[in-house]
Amino acid sequence: MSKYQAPRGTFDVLPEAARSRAKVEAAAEGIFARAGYERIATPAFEDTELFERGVGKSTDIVRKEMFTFEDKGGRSLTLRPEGTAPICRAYVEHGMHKLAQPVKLFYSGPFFRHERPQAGRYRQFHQIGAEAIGSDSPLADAEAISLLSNLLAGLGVPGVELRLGSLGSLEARRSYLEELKAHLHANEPELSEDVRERIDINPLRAFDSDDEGTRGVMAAAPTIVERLEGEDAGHFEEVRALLDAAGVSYVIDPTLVRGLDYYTRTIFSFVCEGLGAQSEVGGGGRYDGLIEQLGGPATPAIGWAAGIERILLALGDEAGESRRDAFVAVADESQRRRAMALAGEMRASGKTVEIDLAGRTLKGQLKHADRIGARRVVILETDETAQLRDMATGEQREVSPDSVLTEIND
RNA sequence: GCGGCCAUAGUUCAACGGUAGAACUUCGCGUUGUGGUCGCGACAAUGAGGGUUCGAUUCCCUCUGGUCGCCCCA
Repeated sequence: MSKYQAPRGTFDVLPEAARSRAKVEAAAEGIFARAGYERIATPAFEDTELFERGVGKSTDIVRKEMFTFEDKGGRSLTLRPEGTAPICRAYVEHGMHKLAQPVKLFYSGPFFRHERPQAGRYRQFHQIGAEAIGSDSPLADAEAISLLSNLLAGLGVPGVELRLGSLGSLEARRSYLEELKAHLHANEPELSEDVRERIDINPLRAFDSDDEGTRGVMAAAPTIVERLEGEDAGHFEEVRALLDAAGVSYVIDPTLVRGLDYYTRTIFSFVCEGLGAQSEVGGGGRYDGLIEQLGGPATPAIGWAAGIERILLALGDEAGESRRDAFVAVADESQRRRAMALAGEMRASGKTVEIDLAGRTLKGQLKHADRIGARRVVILETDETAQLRDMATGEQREVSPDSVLTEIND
């Protein structure tokens, strides 16, 4: 055990894992590009207050999971625990409401939450996310959800289920929660202890309880979806119809819980079986009040984030082979300089090429070439002769050093 | 933040309280210029700190980290 280790809840991404990660990111970038989403990057840390106001002071994230520190000027800063509030900050700060609406943005990068690590949960984790800011149309909801659905399907993430719900407007949500709390308080004696303790903190959680008494109480409890009315109900209806039309399957989950305060109306969660306790691979929702909350004009928006580590976990270990088109070996030390020059030319023509950097014997060079997965090896013998060896078949023939470049391109 | 389980070479695993072993990997050798297979050799470990004991990888405590669950979320 070495003296220094990656800090608790963090990890190194070694080359093999980096290849799998790159695939996920490339798939996402393709999907975003084709849907007209553009990349945005925001700082790794922000004013602490941004998250307190944006995510909500009563949320677990703000109450106990933020990496907060003071800089030398006495400012309170926090490593970003999520991506939506910073992007809304940027939207307001740069007057992006003057651009053609909605502004469609995506991001990919590290986020930080001080939690107890476990499978699929880290203190520094990575999310890919999308935000469509400036449209209140159900079409924006359906498009955003479709993108994530397509991403997970395209990557082949198995056993994914989309859960869909709606919280209504902020007012509707508030009055519903009061009604639910009243119902729970009225039936307190039948509730399990942990549910009872959380009535005022997170009453929606009671719907997930497997306690028999609690289940009885919840069977008679009102659901928010039932309480939707007017435009909220119409919006939800339309989102559902659009998803149906797009062939995106989902289940309505009236008990869907989101731990961030800014969500309104549509919320959704993609869960994946067999991921253990952290089964959500991606999720999000509409946040029609956040921009205004942060000092901008009243602006509706919707977005989501997906956890890269959870996606990779769900995909399992698919060891991507690392390959090289060729390896340039030397049979004689006098050929080293020519090997270097030849490798340079081959790289310039688009090939993946390596040379020996360790002063190995020819035998050692062949062995190394095999290990790194080189398809072919060029062996420079003299200024006039060279061999071209196919590593898979073992076939080898003499070629002129000047023709190697064309030979290798066949 | 709370509870359970765990910690030995780079990796995966052994070792009754009594000499820490193996496999894979890496490097080298099997003659003079040719990889994979095979044979031989070398490097390499008890997470940290205390305690009990003649003696601790083994038992106890603290810390660090991992893992599973709770909570929460991506």
